[in-house]
Amino acid sequence: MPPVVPAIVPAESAVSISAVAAHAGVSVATVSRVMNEQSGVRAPTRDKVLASVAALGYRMNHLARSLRTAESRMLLTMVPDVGNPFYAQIVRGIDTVAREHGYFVLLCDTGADEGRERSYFDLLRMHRADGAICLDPDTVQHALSHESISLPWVACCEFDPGVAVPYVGIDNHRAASDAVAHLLAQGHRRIALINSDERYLYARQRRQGYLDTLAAAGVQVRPQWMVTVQSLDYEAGTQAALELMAQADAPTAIFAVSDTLAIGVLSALRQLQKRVPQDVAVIGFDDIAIAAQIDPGLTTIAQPMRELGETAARLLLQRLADPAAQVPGVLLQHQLVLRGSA
Amino acid sequence: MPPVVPAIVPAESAVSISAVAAHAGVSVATVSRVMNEQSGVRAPTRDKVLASVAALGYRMNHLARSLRTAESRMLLTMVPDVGNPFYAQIVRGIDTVAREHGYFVLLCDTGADEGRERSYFDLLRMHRADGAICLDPDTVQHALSHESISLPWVACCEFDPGVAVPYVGIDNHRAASDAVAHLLAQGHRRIALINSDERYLYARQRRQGYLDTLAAAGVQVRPQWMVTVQSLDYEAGTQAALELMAQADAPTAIFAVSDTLAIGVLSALRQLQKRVPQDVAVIGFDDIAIAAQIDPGLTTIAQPMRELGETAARLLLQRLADPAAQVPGVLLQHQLVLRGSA
DNA sequence: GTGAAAGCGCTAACAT
DNA sequence: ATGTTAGCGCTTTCAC
Repeated sequence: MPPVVPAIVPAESAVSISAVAAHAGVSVATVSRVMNEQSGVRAPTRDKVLASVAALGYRMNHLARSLRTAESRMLLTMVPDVGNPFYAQIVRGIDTVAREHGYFVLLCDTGADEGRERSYFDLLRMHRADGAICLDPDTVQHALSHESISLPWVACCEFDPGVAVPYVGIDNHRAASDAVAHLLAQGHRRIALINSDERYLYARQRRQGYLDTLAAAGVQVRPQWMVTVQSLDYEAGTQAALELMAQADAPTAIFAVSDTLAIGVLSALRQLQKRVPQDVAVIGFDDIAIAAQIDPGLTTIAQPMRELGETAARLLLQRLADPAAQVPGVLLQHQLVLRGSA
Repeated sequence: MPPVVPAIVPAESAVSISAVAAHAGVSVATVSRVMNEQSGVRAPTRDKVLASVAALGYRMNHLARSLRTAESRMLLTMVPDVGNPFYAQIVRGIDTVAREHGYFVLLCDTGADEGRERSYFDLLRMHRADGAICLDPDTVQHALSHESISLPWVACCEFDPGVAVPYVGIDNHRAASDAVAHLLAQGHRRIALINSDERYLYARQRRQGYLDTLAAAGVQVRPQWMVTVQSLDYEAGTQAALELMAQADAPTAIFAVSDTLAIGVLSALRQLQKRVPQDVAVIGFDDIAIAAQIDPGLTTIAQPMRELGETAARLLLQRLADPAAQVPGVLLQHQLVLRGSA
């Protein structure tokens, strides 16, 4: 296959609104009215304009419009990791609603980095985006909220209830509790937790749910059974499980706060020749698509990912439409889904 | 947790360049020069300006700058499915390079739909993005190329060699050939192909590689061993494998053109109580992260996903920097990675 | 119902 | 070295 040698044609000099006006023999104001489907233009005039638009292949320059109207019809979405299937699904939910309302989504992978997040937030201040949805750790949200409380943004999954920003998420404490309760019901007493970076609210809440549920059952928790990882990669889960199982007093059940982590755990257990769930049970969190595919199937807490994204987008749109409206925080339902692993 | 009632503060009336100029006692031109780090401003003057910028909390309105300079510093990325781990990795590669060069990435999920793709392409015409990277089926690229050949875009993974657009991809024919050759070397003669939508160039090329390699080995190919699926979901792979194995003369090896499909196949085989690779071998394509986690590990053809994305971004940037430059098509290396499944 | 004209915030000649 | 000014393409009063 020969390398392509692109024939670069100078870009068709963009035709502007005034060119259309001249061609149609009307004023730019009239063209503008037609383009914006405003009333007060007689049908014959409109037709003339439309004909010229077609003839010239006119495309409006939205940059100019944005400058004038001070709206860009872009929605910023900041996620810690686009590669994570969990976030990917949420993004799709956001995208669906945004498109329905004539908005484009500007997706930014922040790596949960505050500096990057701050630079993206500038897009809002610079009017390059009308609003933002933030999925980053609530700690970084908190750091930012001070200076950006007046900017139109909403929080998704992560949020600081003490900050006056609309949010959507789930009840992580209860979800974790459900997971642990299930393990308890199966007779497990030595239950480990693989938690992620506690800059995340969800991590802190799930840990608390784990702790409280164990305490309520009168089960002693061992600090060495709680391990924290810095990434949600499969490998991080594998590593954590290896550490856990290397202990003299190894757990018989592992609750990982993410399916990706849990899958890594399964991999470690296999490596260790442990049977799941007989030797050790494992339960994940999120219910990403792969959870149902592996063997054994992953028991997990399902989050309504698409709906989380859709709701976030709707909340933001609502806030944009009426800045004075009181848009509430909303908690969606989670669900324990039983498969083979626990 | 009580619902949040956001206190909506009116957005800080954006301070403009003229406000800064007034505050610093200089002209807007000078402020502009300082903001753009142009030479020809004395240090004391610069400092005065910078002080005012800080005092007023000035942020440049890039919309206005874009209107003036006719560049938005946004790169459009059109992918068929952001949720697919394969594309997600490529997007990260694009994002990395874009950010390095001061560009933001506008990510668009087209669902491989021509209409949606066309509407996104309009972003280019409207100067809301400076350039685009398209990962959609070459058939939809082809449909669009007629009218958009002069727009600054590049193709990634999918491309039409007959169209004068820079591209990056891999040699799909050879990659598929490598996969089939490996199966042949293992002694398999009844090798099935699960292929995806043939609107995709890669699908057609991989099928051809499969066909040619089998033919060269003197192995008869059976039409009923070639199945085409319309999605890359795990379920699609499962379904296809079930059909394949239901045949009287079932294959002993399955080559799926995507890891997600292959994982679905594994799931079907398990359901059918077939051992992998003893009863039937399976080989995938892409080498997404999960491929190494499952049991048995998935043998697959690795694509350099990050690098594919990075290269695409660089190609585009290159084209943007010098529209007259001849930017070549480039083919990256694939690699057969052996794990347990074949 | 339609047009003229004033900007939106910025950059880039062109002056000084 | 710094200032003046004319737009970029559009929307939007305000006239007519």
